Amino acid sequence: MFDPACPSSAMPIRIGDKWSAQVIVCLDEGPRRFSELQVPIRGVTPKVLTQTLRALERDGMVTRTAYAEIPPRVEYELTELGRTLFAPIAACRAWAADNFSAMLEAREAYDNRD
Amino acid sequence: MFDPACPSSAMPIRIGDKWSAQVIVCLDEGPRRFSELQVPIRGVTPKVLTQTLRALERDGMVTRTAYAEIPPRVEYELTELGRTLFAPIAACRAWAADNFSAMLEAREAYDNRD
DNA sequence: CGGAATCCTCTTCGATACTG
DNA sequence: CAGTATCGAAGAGGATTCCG
Repeated sequence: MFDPACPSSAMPIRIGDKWSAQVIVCLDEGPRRFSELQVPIRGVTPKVLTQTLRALERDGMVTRTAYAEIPPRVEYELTELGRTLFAPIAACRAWAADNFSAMLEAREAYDNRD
Repeated sequence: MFDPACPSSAMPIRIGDKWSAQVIVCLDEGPRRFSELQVPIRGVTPKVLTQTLRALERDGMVTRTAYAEIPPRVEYELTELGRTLFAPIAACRAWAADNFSAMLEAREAYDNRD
């Protein structure tokens, strides 16, 4: 789902920490379990995914629902507030589509100057 | 111009590094000198302001023009590419106006839960 | 005036292993 | 399955001092 090779680290705009935006996009299609998030968000360790989810929960962006079953099951879901982040995310994606390559070219020109 | 007491560090959306957005907003009204940027952007040290400006210059967001005078004078100006950042910045400001306080309330409720 | 140099702290992120 | 515990690396950001 997310290409680890994409130069997203160069993006000048960030939503929350490194993984928050990916979590939010993943949760847009409905509630997801912990392990269902780990798959598309490649490269995230359980510890960091937990950190990210806790921070999002603290800010009221997601809800966490634990089911007392064996095996345990936990679902994360976007809240109304979490969905409000989609407008700025969309604006940032539009910016990236229009200007990201120009920025990378400017950067390369700068680095290759003498 | 920018209140250091404002909880901007809690903002889930960031443009570039900690100070880039403020620099861009300051430069919107026209070219500014190094020391003219240091005043409104309270709390930034020369080193970090230099870092920020270099990074923005590298990415083609600002131009740096040094005048060989005594005393020296350096002016920074937004490029066309730098101005494109205004759309996402505006979207983020709109988000903050609408939802920032709700996020802070959710956070406080989370922290005060038993 | 507009930085550069140095040193330092704090946070973020990750690897690995283990558990209720 | 859904985490937690521990350790460690790395980078951002800051304080202070010095320079052309």
